[in-house]
Amino acid sequence: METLNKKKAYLVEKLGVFLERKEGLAPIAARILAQVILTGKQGTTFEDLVSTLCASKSTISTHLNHLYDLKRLDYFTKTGDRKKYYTINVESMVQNITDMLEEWKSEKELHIEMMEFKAEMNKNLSEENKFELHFHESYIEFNEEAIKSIAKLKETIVKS
Amino acid sequence: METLNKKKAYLVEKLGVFLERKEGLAPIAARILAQVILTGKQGTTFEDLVSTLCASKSTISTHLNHLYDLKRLDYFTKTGDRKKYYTINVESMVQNITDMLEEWKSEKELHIEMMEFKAEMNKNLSEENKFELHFHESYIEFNEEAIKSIAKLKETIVKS
DNA sequence: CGATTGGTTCGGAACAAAACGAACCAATTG
DNA sequence: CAATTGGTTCGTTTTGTTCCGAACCAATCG
Repeated sequence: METLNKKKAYLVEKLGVFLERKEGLAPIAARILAQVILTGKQGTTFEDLVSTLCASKSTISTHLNHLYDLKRLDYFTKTGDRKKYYTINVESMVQNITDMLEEWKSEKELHIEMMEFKAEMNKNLSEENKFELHFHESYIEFNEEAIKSIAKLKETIVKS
Repeated sequence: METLNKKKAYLVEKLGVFLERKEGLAPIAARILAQVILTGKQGTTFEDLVSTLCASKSTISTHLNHLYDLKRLDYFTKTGDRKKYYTINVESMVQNITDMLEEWKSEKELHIEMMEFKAEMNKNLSEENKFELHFHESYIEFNEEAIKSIAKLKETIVKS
């Protein structure tokens, strides 16, 4: 029991750092999301967050509402209980994967544009100054594979 | 000619924004790197950067040295010319791909750890509160594919 | 030697972000 | 109605980032 709580705190921190980077969230916002993810269907309350994250009520309130506005969170209530029980919004997980897909696609487009530019430049460059285009080709190929994998992931998630 | 310069400026900006996000670089640092990438083997000088990026000498100096310290940049000189001609460090491109590989691997580890934690929690949770583990499974699978693709990319790059 | 070129260094200014505290409010409880 | 619970709002503080200007320096040039 106590061990599981330690493990949870450790994972909230680890996932928190990860989300901070990957989703560009503020430290406390990332930890709120992490805690909600690792609490699951039971839901997490405002109070829980204030006490386990050791942050002020105002900070929790602001970030919690912000995450809700971003549709990252959902909540339910219990009759005769004023608290809100926050959970992750399942829709947002699909949205997230869709966003990843878009990012990879635009990265691919960027590489294509750069390659075209370099090819154009190469026409006016002396042999020893010409741009190497192999890298872009390989990267674009990799990119296509990544896009395929994400598309597949998305389908799997949507189905279940 | 003029069209190509326009195109270059446009790409420096576009790649700059991308690098800012993806590599966590300061705006000017990202644009320095972008310009170096899009200039290629001829190399870019301190002066070039000051004038095309419209930034102060101090800013360019600081970021340029920082990027060099990070081994993102290399330079060469021409005899009888005090200027340094900066180019991208080819090693750093491989390093970059290696870093991506490591990131995906640690993301996979994080999912495994979370899944283990959730499975452990599930033992003490009532049926309606149990964690869903399918998502992690699918994600880990996706992750493995991504890791394979990057490993392949790395090999292709290293060989050439 | 004085001027120019190619930078470096340091001390802020300007701005942006993250979190906080205190005062407040609305709903419920005793 | 007074106190408690569950939260919101707003102004402020703290912290960090990014860039700049001015003064400086070392090497080369005329």
